[in-house]
Amino acid sequence: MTPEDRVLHALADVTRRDIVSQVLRGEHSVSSLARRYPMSFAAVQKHVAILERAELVRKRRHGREQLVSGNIAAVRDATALLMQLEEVWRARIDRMGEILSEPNHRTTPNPTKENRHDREERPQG
Amino acid sequence: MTPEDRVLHALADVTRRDIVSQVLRGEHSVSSLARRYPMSFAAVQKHVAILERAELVRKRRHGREQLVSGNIAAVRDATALLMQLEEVWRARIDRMGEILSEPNHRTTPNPTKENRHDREERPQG
DNA sequence: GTATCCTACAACCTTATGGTTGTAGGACAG
DNA sequence: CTGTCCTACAACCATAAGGTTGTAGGATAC
Repeated sequence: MTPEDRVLHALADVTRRDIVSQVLRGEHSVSSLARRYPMSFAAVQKHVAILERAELVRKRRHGREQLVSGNIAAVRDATALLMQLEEVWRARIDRMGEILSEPNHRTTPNPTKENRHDREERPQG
Repeated sequence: MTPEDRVLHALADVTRRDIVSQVLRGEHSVSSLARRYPMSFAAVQKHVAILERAELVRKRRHGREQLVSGNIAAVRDATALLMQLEEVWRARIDRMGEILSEPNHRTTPNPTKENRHDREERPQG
């Protein structure tokens, strides 16, 4: 599991996204977080641990309680990952635009026996 | 599992993100995708199925093969979810700015016995 | 028709998730 | 010291993830 996998997996749970949302607003102790959700303290503790492994949150001791805060940088990293995918798509659309603006572009690519199977873009070729 | 959970979970795997990246560039058959990865055809098929459930990709019959294409809208939805978290954080920073620009702001909030435990923002209060 | 390719799906295994309860220790109040 | 609160962690359970192999069917090539 790559660090990117960890971040996206951590965010792929509605409770954990809510926890992140809360601690991005300000620090919360683990027990005050636990009170918000209809599950046991231990369950919330596990969710926080998963968020911590993904570096989406950090914990800080304060007396007998552990204060959880959000790490906006990790959220941004995750967003950047997804925007990278959008960029891939945009680049393809741009390429399509270039082809259409070529003076000798053909909408029907004159199929022959050789390229009849070239409809799908060949991987690692 | 909410639809949002499904999308982020689907993207929380490096192989699946790569598949999405490939099919956003253009259609690929399942077997041509399978050839790209060091795993069985069935494994890749499962990954595609998970992406399909999350509506990140679509399949289209073409003769004996199944062509997979990417759904950029679903990617954007996922990005929007994460940007929502960034917005939560930004709003908090803005609030901090407002407080600092108040004419009678105090950096030391005059602690008393009553608010000594109000350090953490109270949930559902 | 036969062989081949692409796909679908079932069965199986191992490991991780997401929840539970219970136990135990550190920090604070009285 | 005692009781209470917050936390950590172990044990357990059900189910899902992520991989494998094997079987079977539809579409195409010959």
